[in-house]
Amino acid sequence: MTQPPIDRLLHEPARLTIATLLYAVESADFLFLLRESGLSKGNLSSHLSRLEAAGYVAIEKTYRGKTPMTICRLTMEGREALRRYRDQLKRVVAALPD
Amino acid sequence: MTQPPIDRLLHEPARLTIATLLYAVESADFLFLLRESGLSKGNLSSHLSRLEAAGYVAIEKTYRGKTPMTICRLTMEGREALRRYRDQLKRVVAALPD
DNA sequence: GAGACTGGTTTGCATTGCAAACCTTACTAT
DNA sequence: ATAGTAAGGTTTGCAATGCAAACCAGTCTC
Repeated sequence: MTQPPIDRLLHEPARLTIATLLYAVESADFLFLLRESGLSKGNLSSHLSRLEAAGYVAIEKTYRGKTPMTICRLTMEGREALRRYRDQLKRVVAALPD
Repeated sequence: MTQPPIDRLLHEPARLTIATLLYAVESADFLFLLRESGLSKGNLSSHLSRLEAAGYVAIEKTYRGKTPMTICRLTMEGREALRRYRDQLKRVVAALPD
């Protein structure tokens, strides 16, 4: 056996959750992700930043009326990465006993 | 969506590799794990310690002739944990798109 | 304008993963 | 004897992480 390749960025459950949520939609705002992910605000914010730094997520800050709104989308790269991770994970599961 | 339960100890690829290797056998020594896992010695040593601290692995230090030998086994708890993790991972994969 | 709320970001900190450096014992050569 | 090397691991040092508490800017209410 050897170490299987795995995308460590998406291997973190919190970020996988975010990516999966974003995969299903064209875009989502911070509060939607906050509700759906169950993460704390700080956590969500920092994981989003990391996904953005990796080019997986695009973040746009705008306003809904007078209150700020952060809109997040999964980039093409992010979508491909999620599919790749899914395949990597499938291989990991397949290599597990039983 | 909410955060799925996942065993963080086994979620680390290095430790999952170790556990999987040990699952297949009754016991294995350090050098076997070293070769098969592809981990560095230091890494293998510290991950084994963490698995031992969690009760997943039992470690016995003995001698092969005159040279020290570290024998590792997956405990029943460790075996159950690995099966549980496999099931958790299956659910994660199933929840992923496509 | 004091206080509270909204929508986030930053800070502080304990935990991690990693490999380089180290340790101990045994063997070998000089 | 002693210097050097190898085997079998463990410990150390450090950068990177995950997390939530604390913070901040703008808005609304009283």
